[in-house]
Amino acid sequence: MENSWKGLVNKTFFSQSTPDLAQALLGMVVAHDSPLGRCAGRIVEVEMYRGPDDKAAHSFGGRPTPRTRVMYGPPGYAYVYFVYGMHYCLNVVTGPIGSPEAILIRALEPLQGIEIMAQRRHIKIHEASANLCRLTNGPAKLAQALGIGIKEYGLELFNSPLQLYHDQDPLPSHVIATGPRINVSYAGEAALYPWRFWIKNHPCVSIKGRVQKTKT
DNA sequence: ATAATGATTGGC
DNA sequence: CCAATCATTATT
Repeated sequence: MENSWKGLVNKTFFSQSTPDLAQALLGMVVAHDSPLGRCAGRIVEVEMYRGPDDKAAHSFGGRPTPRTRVMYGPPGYAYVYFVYGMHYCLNVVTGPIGSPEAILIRALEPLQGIEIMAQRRHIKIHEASANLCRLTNGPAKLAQALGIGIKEYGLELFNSPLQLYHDQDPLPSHVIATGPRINVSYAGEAALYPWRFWIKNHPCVSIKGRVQKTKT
């Protein structure tokens, strides 16, 4: 039952800066235990949102709202939000108390609970086997596959049904790619910041994420 | 109370 | 390209 990968994160893991954490998360494992069973995947794509001054962030302006409340607390908790009337997305809260930053998990490589995830995603298992990445290659897809909804809002990632694990040595920077965030054109100049990170050439990077590959 | 809109996805 | 679909937010 308790597949532990290499090791559950400590609370202190989250004291790193948001840019450092965004890259540190790549290669780590997210797991969620539910009545249906345990599902898990390796993080292969993330985006960071940097607080009151980031026009693309939900915390832009720095005023807490019921939705963004958890981002103003300590790091290491789940910020889950609902968008487009039908999708949930999962973030890791970062930054010290009062600094509303977060990292959006955009894509996973499926590792455990494939059948459960296929069921939640309404994808036939044999069809999913042909391309497992379709289960979790997008922020709303992975939330659906892992069974993450508003009930998981505010869970602590080091001591709850939703967990973050180390599984391998930190990835060397040469296998990490960066580029602009997806779907934030409304953010003006902030839309151009290279605040999306992904594992180079990984097949499970989101569809939009692979459109334009490495730049700079 | 009302109106605008979105850190997406899937289908045409 | 565009519809789906409604909670959240800002505004009246």
